[in-house]
Amino acid sequence: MAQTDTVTRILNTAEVLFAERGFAETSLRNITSKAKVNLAAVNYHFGSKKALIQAVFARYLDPFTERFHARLDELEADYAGQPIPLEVLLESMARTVLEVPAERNSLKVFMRLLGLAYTQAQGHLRRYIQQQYGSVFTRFAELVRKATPQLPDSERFWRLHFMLGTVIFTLSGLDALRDIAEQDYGEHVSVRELIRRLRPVVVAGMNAPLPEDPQALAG
Amino acid sequence: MAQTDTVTRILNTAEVLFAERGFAETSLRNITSKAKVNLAAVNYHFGSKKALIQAVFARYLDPFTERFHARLDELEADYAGQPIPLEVLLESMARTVLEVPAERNSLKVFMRLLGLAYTQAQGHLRRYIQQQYGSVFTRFAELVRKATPQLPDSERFWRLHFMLGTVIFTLSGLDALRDIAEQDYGEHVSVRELIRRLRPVVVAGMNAPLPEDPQALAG
DNA sequence: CCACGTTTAAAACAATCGTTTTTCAGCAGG
DNA sequence: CCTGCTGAAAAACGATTGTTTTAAACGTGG
Repeated sequence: MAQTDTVTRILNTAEVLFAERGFAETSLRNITSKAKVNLAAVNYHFGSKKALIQAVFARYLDPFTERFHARLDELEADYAGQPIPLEVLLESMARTVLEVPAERNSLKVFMRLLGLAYTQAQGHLRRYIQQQYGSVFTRFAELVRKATPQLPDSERFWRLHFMLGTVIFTLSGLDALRDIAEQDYGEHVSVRELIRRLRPVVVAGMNAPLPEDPQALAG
Repeated sequence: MAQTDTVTRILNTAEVLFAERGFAETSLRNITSKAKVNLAAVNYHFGSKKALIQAVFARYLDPFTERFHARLDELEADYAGQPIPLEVLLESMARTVLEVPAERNSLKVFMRLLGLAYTQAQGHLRRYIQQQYGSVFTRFAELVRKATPQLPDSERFWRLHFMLGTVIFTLSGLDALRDIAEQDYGEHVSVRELIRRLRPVVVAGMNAPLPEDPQALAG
């Protein structure tokens, strides 16, 4: 079991360091020394740094997509062809996101990783995530489409990404925002409370009136 | 004038590369070779890579804060103590953001840099920006406070950051999103159109009903 | 008990990084 | 003339990066 121990020790350490400083700013020596494993262990077990990064993501995204698919199955069964209300869809997604890292109390890490996946260049990462986990998002988007038939397709597409941006940006920059909030209000917010605050904002954003000046509103 | 030429050539090249790949992933050799200046020129003119990064930001943020302060002055004069409507405030901010980089057609770069400033670790950057340009944001937040008296302070604080997140995340990840959008709809969106789409979403988000379960809604 | 595949340990590799130093060209003023 | 100064060019510096190589330890099956 010493081998598994090494692998998971690397993963546990790597995800924290990646989340704290980003990928390029975290060296393999940083990871291996803090994880108390040999430097070569990363290349031995994962093949390369890129592969390690993807493995870190897979450890979150694999269970996430599995559970999310399962939950969507349940919902589709419950509503039997009827459109699932938007609030229910969003709530389900939020709950799944909260569940996955709950065991290791690493929601912050998970969110930060998601944010990095979007913003940090690392072209290989976005490609990997999209082709590995794109299907569950496509399925979710289709359900959202049925839940918001009044929205033009393109408008819904963009609003979905707006809302994704709100959540990921907020939760991935959570530490920075928390610092500012504590400094301004002396108030310490929990992640769950933040999500409670996010929900009405997201729902209202999705249901906002269509933009004026429809001239530029193409296809 | 060869020296000024060198300095601005460095800045022009650096901002593009930074925006494309991030700070750590962009080497001085990348910048100087593409800018066709000597490697040592960066350290000579700016002192260090950190200072170059800050200079890149200053070239956008200095004119931005100046214009934004001026515009807020106008608004405060116009409304003579009356609260300025939220839509007007947001519109002013958007217009100022659009104005600044318009000359060099580099809005995308500007937005991407803002996104990096938030997400990329680079502790020195956030500190620099906060202490250099924090005042204009504080002023803006205070005007928003007067425009939305129905919101508890903490709720408004968070919603303001939610909305900031939406905009920065969307516009900074613009290229990636555009790729997806074109692939899904074959439709090419302009930045101005995106902002037109963002506006009702942001306004609706700010004016969303308060979250339920006020038990955890502290201070 | 020995041979074999697996994992770890230690060292070295080549490449790249930011920075510094050195050298030189161009030009101004005494 | 040459002295002093400014900025650019070229080269070198030390440090750190990801990766590879070589050896040693470990445990298992024949």
